[in-house]
Amino acid sequence: MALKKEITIYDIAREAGVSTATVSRILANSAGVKQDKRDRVQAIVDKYNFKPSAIARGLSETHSRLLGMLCPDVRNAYYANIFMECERMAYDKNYTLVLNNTFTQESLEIAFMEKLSEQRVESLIICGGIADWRPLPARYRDTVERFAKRIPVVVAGKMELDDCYQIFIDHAEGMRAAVRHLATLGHKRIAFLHGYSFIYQTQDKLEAFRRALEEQNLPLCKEYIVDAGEFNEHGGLVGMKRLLSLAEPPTAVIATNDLMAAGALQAILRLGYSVPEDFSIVGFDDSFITDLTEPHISSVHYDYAAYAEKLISTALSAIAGRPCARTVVLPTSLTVKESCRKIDA
Amino acid sequence: MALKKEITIYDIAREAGVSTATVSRILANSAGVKQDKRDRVQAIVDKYNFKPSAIARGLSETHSRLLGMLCPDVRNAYYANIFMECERMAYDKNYTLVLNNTFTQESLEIAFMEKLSEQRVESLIICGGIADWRPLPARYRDTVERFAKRIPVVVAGKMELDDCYQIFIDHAEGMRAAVRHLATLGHKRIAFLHGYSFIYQTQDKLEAFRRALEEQNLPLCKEYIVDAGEFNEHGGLVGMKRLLSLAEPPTAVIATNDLMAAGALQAILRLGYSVPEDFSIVGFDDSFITDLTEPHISSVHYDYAAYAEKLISTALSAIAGRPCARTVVLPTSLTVKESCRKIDA
DNA sequence: TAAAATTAATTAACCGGTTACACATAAATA
DNA sequence: TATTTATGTGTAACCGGTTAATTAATTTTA
Repeated sequence: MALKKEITIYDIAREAGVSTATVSRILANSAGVKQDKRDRVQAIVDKYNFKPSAIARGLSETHSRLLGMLCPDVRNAYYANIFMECERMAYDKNYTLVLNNTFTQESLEIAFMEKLSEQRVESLIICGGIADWRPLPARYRDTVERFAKRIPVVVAGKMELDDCYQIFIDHAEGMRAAVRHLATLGHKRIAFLHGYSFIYQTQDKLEAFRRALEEQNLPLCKEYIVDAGEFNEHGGLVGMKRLLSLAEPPTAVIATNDLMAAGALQAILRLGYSVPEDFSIVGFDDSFITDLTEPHISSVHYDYAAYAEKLISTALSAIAGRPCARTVVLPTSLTVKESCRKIDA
Repeated sequence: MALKKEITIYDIAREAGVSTATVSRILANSAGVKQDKRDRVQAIVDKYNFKPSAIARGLSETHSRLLGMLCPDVRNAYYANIFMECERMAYDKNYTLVLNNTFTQESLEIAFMEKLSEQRVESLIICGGIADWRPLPARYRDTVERFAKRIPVVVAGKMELDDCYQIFIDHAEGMRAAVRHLATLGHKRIAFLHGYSFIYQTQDKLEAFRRALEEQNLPLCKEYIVDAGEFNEHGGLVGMKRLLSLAEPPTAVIATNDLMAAGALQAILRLGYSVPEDFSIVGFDDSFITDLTEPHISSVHYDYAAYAEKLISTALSAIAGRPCARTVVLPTSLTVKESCRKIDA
């Protein structure tokens, strides 16, 4: 069964004794229609609760008012935040945002792009996934580039392709702030728990971590940089255990996201130590997760609403042919909570 | 600027020297086209990477292959889980799921329904929000009922309206299991931390809590039922503090969701007690949150994939005019983790 | 009051696909 | 070989809106 027979603009026009053009003008609220007809038609529209088909309108106006978004997994608070803000923003601009979860599978990412292309989305917003990988897989790169030639592609992340817009967070700045904060508290042995090293975020943070230690005149200890692989609390737990088993463990640890920070906290607590008394912890993302643990975790904070605003306004500007920045870098701030403490000299 | 001029089926047909009907048949892979033409056309399609417009197809076939979903906020892990599973399932069936975050604002919920109606979604899936309220606001009820007369409305929750399908979780069963588990461990003083009392889930859980205590021959202490208002960790923290200040505090607490359970855990730890040594905790939802705290929290578990499967298959069956159950109740199970402990008699 | 200018409403083409129907051509049967 | 049947392809109508061009109605001006 197809849709139940929907009422159309023809039905309204017939019942009102006017042409479809007139009904269309009334619905679009354009000038040049007499009030009496306006009222008559409106009454019929209300009576049937008629809503003009966006599909027919889309075909006629050759635009869909659809925006596509790709993200690995909305269950991840980071993507949920971005999506939610973007969805709200798109709605305000009378656009609909369609989200697809790709689970960072190249074939799925490409399949979704093709599908969104069929839906005639007017712009594509890519959040993470394969886009974060370095180097970028060739087939993926080609697909995105081909796509970007037809419609504006906005990457919520770093990705320098010719026709793309990139809007990303200044992780280096966040890392610098985290290290500075810990150094100011007197910490000299600071560790960094990171995830996949083949994504640019990890690479940027690592580089920034090294530089920040230099800036603070702190030595770089290779054992304090641990690749926890998994991006979740389990990775954090395992990584932290390794750090704690060192002859001279660090006194503070920076985790590449809040999930890992929570895992690190668990490792510390399980071994009978406490936070912040024995160890200080800083995470990244400042998601609600930081308030679920005891103690709450200090974290590098992003302004998701501002991020979404940039993403959507770039997409809409590009669609409208208005010039807009090819690259936007978003600042971070450090949200200080109970997981850090001054160290006695 | 509208979309860049897209290539159409006419362009393909012209270049291949065939009619659009033939191209359409080839794209749809329907029989009755000679292989040589097939190959010739396909080559041109591939050359331009032509994707037929879903908008034009939708208009012609009078269907959108769109499903609409309403939820309060995807940042909430519960909704993120349902959405993610549904999105994946819909994709498998060649449908696209459009999600709108309503923040449980009646006006927004209604506005989104109207908008989805314009998009000609073939079915609407409502997850929580105003749908959970008891009593149901009249205007909301009317809107949903009107909607349900046109397309299948599937409620992920309890909502008995004439033309709707309702698929909900058996919270009462979950509560019974939680109480039974705690009682078996020897707990006699069990508290229940709940949220908004104007939603059916709270009402169902409360009722089930009372009955379960009876079943276990445990006395019902009014002070052990606390309305924490807010559904988050702060509500849990405040509610638990109140319980801890009682002359005779409970030894176990059931929280209406994991967020509140995490808050309750914080309250306990802050006052210097420990879990599970001094108090046992059980949450609801069994989200990833339960693994972020130390200790991990036992929680009433739902099978989100099964939930999504029911939701989507009901929607698609109803769209297809196939008969399907008006009401489906989903079972729960209890995931036991470290937050509960046997009490010495 | 007639002509000109303005405003209101209609007609019909168009958007880009699908598909019922008509028509040719080829293969099977008489 | 003539006739029937099957197969392949094209024509054109349709889906439900928008809008340019056109015509009709009204108001203004001469």
